[in-house]
Amino acid sequence: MIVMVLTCSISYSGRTGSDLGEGERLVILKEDGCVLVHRRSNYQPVNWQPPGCVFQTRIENERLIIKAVRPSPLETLTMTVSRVDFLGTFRLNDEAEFLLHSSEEEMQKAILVEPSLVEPGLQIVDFEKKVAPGKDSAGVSAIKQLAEYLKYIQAPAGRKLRPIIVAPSLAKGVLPTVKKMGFEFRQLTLQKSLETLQRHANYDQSGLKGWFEQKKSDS
Amino acid sequence: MIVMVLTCSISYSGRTGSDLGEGERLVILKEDGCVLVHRRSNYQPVNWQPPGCVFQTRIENERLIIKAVRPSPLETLTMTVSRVDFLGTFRLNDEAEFLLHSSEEEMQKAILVEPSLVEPGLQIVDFEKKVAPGKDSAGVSAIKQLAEYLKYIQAPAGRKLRPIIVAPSLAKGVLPTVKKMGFEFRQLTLQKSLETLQRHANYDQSGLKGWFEQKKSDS
DNA sequence: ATGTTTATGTCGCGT
DNA sequence: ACGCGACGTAAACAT
Repeated sequence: MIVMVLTCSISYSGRTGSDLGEGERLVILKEDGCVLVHRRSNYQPVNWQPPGCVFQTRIENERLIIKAVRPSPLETLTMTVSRVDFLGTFRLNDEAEFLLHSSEEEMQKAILVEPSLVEPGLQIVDFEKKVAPGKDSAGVSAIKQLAEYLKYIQAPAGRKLRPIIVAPSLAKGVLPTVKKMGFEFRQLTLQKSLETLQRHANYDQSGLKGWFEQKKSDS
Repeated sequence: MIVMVLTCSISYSGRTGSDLGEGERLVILKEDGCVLVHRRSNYQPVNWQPPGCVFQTRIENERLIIKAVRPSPLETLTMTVSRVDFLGTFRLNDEAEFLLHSSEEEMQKAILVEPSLVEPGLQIVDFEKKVAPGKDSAGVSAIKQLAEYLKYIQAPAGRKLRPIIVAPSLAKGVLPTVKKMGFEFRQLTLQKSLETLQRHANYDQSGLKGWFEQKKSDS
């Protein structure tokens, strides 16, 4: 990774185009061929190039020209450098895995601590920890999955199961299938889930099982 | 702006949450209170925080802890630093203006080369190069602007002006105002404009004026 | 390669 | 503060 603080002007041409007059900026070139140009403020880069670029450099009129060309769609980012204030190259050693806490997990936790989110009066008597790789909007796969679960669940004598799909949204055109299968749908957004977990501030991952066990024995 | 290369582990908690084990990363803190954490690859930061954060640092168990707290929505980014490989602070002098070749300009070009985009049969007899700072969806300002233009335009004897606002969209709730002023609205998206310019591949910026002059003399 | 949907989207505007 | 749409959106996934 090459990190530079440059006094430069920048022009971009591709899907659209842009121009930026001379000034000092932080420029980052990465090994996967992406470019980031950051100004003193703003979260977003003022100019950039996605991965897959080819870098070229040359001297022209006593100025360093750095070009990052993206083959498809054809786009060119050109930096005309008049001064290099800092230049560092770093070989970052970083093998760690990035783990994003899935919205699904948050939703499940929220339902566990506040079952009424799904339906007033709902009580949890059992639950499966493992669920399929979750997507935001429930699609056909979610329906299949729920149908699969039902094979292993018996309704108490004289009572009926009411399978409910809970998700932030249903994929387009899936609602008819849901109804055809005799399932119901309840919306539960990630935001709502997080609010709920926030309220139950005493909740924590390791404490969940104990909480649930107690609730189970209570009933 | 503070630029660091750190060996650190990172955890994020807020709208959702994430964890990242120890490794070397490029960390950027900006004066507007935003954070960027970049790994060796990928255009996007692995962790970040939008502008408006408050930074805190402290030592804990012989490790440097850097926290960036965003007040609303409440979010916390925590970096546990075990080694600082590089640290630089830069006061970037950068007053230049960023100019994105406006969609407006593209749209104007497209209309010039293919007036039927606005309405079949439309012919260009004159045009103003300078237009107000363009936004994507036309709002009240666009209406005011058009009204302002009309002050300087005379309808030919016995004929009426039909002022038309052409934009990708109308801001919500503005359509009634447009009608009240007696204006019309035609949608023209940037995509459509670009397609049109693509078709007229022989078009170029310097050639436009000549083309237009010729067309004007033709009529 | 192309289209569709998501995102800790971010950002700017209008209410 | 909230809602809404655009973005050089980027990125992941399905077709």
